[in-house]
Amino acid sequence: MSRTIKEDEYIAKRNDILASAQRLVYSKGYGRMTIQDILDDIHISSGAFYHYFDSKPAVLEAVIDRMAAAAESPLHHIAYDPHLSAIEKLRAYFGTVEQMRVTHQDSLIELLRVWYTDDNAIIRQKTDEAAIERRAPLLNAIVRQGIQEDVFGLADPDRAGEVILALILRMGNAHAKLLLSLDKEIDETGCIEGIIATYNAYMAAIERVLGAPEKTLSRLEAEPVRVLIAALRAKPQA
Amino acid sequence: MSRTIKEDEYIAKRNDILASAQRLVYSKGYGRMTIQDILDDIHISSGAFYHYFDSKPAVLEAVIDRMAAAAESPLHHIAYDPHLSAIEKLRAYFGTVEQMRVTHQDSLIELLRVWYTDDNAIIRQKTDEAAIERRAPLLNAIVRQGIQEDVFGLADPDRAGEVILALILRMGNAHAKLLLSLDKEIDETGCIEGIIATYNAYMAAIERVLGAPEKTLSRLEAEPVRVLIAALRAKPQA
DNA sequence: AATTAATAAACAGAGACTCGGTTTATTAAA
DNA sequence: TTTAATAAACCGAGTCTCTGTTTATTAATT
Repeated sequence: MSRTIKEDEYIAKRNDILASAQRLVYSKGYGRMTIQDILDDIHISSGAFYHYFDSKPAVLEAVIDRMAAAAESPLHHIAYDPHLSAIEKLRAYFGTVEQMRVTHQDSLIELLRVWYTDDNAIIRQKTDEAAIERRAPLLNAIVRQGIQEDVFGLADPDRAGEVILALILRMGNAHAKLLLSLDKEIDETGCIEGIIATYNAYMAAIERVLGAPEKTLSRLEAEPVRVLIAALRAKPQA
Repeated sequence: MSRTIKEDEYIAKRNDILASAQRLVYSKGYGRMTIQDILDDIHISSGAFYHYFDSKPAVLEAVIDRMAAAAESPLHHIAYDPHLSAIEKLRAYFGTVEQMRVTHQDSLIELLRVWYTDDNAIIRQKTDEAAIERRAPLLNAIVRQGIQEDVFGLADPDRAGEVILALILRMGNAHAKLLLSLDKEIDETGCIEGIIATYNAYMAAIERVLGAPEKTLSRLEAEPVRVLIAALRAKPQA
């Protein structure tokens, strides 16, 4: 019949576009990224681009999906690991989320600067929404297990995931803002204390929401944070 | 100096622009609102516009301020009313926030439809951020009072406002999404139950975060919500 | 009259998207 | 085995919409 190009090639090329778009989102943010940037990056024509995607927002959706999917499986594994207790799962869950952040070790500050740009707001919003939609069920499962194990106690486990994620996501925002404040103010001590206090307050809040014993979740100590911050401060100047 | 036009006139005109922008944000969202829309609305030239504002984002900032300021004073009054107990203040606070929503009674659904548009994301983000920044201190004050009155108990009252607002704002989002789901699905019962369960879950979460006795905050009953929804559903078709 | 705020209107530039046309691969008839 | 038919994939110049600038004009105050 026709060219059909094995379907694989289609998907591969589409993926190239997506990968490029994602790189650009990280390097300059969604708003400042132009279609032309993508075209230049992977050397295709605008016609080719619009063959694969209807519009810029359509790429956005696909990029969000891509990001969400990437984060999905490790968390999924934890939630449904039959060998872990609910508390272990919860700790592992938070640990993994933290891990993801540190993965972008070197360029973290640079990344945050771009990510929290005004014209990147849609992406922030959408990734948050995707996180809630996709991760809340996993957390709900953990919470239900915790109730059965008698370590959590709360009336409506079906809303727990959403509530917890609301807290986690906001904490992420708060931390990002604090880290970015390092750019201007030189109050490093204040910043570190802010990060620690924020983290501990949110963890305490989550414990209470779950009806879990105090200190079920780990708290942050001053020293490791100081070290981390020092490492971060070293990079941006380079 | 010269045609300083009494300074008042300057402020008045600037205000006209702002008011127009705000109307447009409510009617079509920030992204779809063009400068030309404003010009047409209040019959000025683009030169005039750029005499008062440097850019479209500059109007955005000003509009956000305007909105935040409007919400400020009633909440401020509650927080510093010397005749109210902490619990009374908290209830009054939440009541007022609810009130504000219902103020847009008639056009609520229409408003939500616009408000939760993709290209209105920046405004949602900024209003949320402004809410946290401006209202957290008020809530912190209430929380401190509650600790002194021995009805609340928590380690870090300075973060309580932020945490509570994280929950409130996310609840608002959840409710908005449920209300908008009325457009497509006909599952009115499910929607109503969702709204109630969500509200009650978030209220319970806030109580626990505060270390307040259970049921300190009001719960939602099915009947009043049913009535409200019915009223809302009547309008959009009109 | 001189100065300067305020306005108007034409203009420039960026960027998303369109559209007619071309290439390339695949199939199938001759 | 060639050749014709078909449709996907691709190209890129051009359009359109909007933001923001510039230049010119008006009018008020001193």
